[in-house]
Order: sequence, then C-alpha cells, then structure tokens
Amino acid sequence: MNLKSMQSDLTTESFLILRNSFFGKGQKPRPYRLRDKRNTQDDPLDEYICRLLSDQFPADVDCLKAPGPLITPDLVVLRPEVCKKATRVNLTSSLTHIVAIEVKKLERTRSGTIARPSGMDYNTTPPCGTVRVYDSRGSALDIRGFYLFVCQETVPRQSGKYQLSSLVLCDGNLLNEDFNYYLSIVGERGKQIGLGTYGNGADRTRPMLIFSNPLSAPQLDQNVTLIHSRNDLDKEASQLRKVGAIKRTIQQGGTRAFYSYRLADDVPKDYEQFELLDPFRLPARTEKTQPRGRFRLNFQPAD
DNA sequence: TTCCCTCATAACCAACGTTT
DNA sequence: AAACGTTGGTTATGAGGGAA
Repeated sequence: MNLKSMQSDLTTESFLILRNSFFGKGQKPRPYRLRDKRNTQDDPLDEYICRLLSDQFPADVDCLKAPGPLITPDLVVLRPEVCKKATRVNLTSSLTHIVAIEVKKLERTRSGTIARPSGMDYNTTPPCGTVRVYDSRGSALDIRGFYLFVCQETVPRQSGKYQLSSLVLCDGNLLNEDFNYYLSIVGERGKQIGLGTYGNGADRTRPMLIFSNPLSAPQLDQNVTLIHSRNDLDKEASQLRKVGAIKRTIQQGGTRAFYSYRLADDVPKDYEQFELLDPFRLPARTEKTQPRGRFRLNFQPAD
C-alpha cells in the first residue's frame, strides 16, 4: 500500500477510471456490451461499473455493489483496512476512506437533449451529500454520497452495444445537503390507514422525489466531468484540469460553491472556465396536481 | 419453517399544457 | 397543427418482516 493511494481522493480516482474506461482519446465513447436486463430492479450498468472500478482500483480499494435490489446506495467504494482503524466521525467526511455512489442513467430525447432537464426522478430516496449505510453490527454509518449521471445510448447498427455520451460524477451536496431531510424520507415514515367507506383502504404516502438533473446544464452535457467541493483537486491529481465553478443559492440564504474538473487531455488549450450560478433548470411549479386520464364520452346528459 | 404481505426500485411512457 | 416541456402514473420483482 503506497502513500499515494493512502491519501488519494476516492472520487477523483473513480472518476479517472470511469473516464478512461468509457471514453478514449478525444473523449470518443468506447462501446461496451451489457448483459440483459432481467427485470425492472435489475441494473446491468451498475454491475458493469462496479466491475470496472473493482478491476482497476489498486488492491487496497474495494468497490461493493448493493447486495440486492431495494438497497441504496448502488455502490460503495472504500479502503477497508483504513476504514477499520477510523472513527465513525472520520468516516462521515473522509473521501479518502469511503464514499457511496448512486448511479443515475438518462436517455437522450429525439431532438438530442438530455431527458427530464427540469428535474429527474429520485423515487423514494432524495439525493444527499451524506447517505446512511450500516456496519457489520448493523449500526448506522453515515458516509459521503456522490452521484454518477450518465447518458447511455445504443451504438447505431450494433445491437446489444452501448456507449455513453455524457458523464458527471458529482458531490451529492450539489443536489442537496440536508441530511435530516434525507433521513426523514429514507427512515421510518407514516402511512394513512382506515381509509374509505369501509375503512379498509390505505395510502402508502410514498414519496416520489424530483431533484435537479445536472446533465441539463449545456456546459455538462456531451462532456465527462467531476464536480467536487474542493477547488484544488487539479493540484493533487495532475491528470485533472479545472474547467469551471458552479454556485447554488441556498433557500435560507447564502451560496454553496462546487468546482468542475475534466481530464486535462479533454480540455482544449484555449478553454475558458465557466462560472455558473444556479444552472439547473427549475420549472414553474404549483402545489396543485394536474388531473390525468379523463374518460370523455361522446354525449352529454339532457339537463 | 413456511407462507404471505408490504414496500421500494428504475426510469420510462404518455397525457396534458404551452409555445412556436 | 406541430413541437416541446412538464409531470403523473406505471411496471414486475424479491427482500424482509410478521404471521401461521
């Protein structure tokens, strides 16, 4: 175990592995094959990504896939020997020790833009920069969470082959940093029971969450980008070049800043860094829902 | 131990509304 | 009228817990 690997940021290392696995020179997508998706809970891409990371990380780093469906996060990357000696508090913040990765796959619309630009489904797990996993005794262990957004497309005229056209690995805090909110959804909730005339109805009151889709930013689409809270990652990893900053306005006031990096080889010489404030699209929302699926008849009653 | 029920998952489909 | 954007709704499945 050399000193460099002891100290390196696992998200930087993961990003570099993914960049070089899914793309070649000049960011040209490398086609890959996936096994069949056997059901809706099955994710061959997650497995493939886990395999790539496991194979290419040095021996002191593990990449673990969620051991079954319905388990979140999708992947955990860690240095097990270092983690065993670390304190709980340390593990909650140290990206050299352990990090969770949630994979989000998106399609491209026929017009060539990323699907769901104004916000994508996170289903019943809100995004968060801190996520909860459990140690071998079953005790909660809160660790940093990152999100891998990819646009996967089929390779034209090559059935069964895929390629990525966009990739973003970002700090979950870019999407949300309210861990108490995360716990309120992921932990025990309530449901409504005793509903309806006969009292035998129930309402799961199950959340269906929508949060930002980073690939909706044109600066990030059709690119391969790491988004991190540190502004000096290019000093630590010489393969990285900083390409811009993203600031988000906090509801209660203030802003958070994140920094974007790409493989230095992917950045044109005359590239000018972007400086974005609240770049993710937000539709004008109302609290009212839209009625859907009305069955309309072709007559109207006499009165 | 076996059976049965509940729940969360992934991300798309398509209805509806708005703009061109 | 067509294109685009938004958003409510949907699917089958298997882990896990409680009941039998």
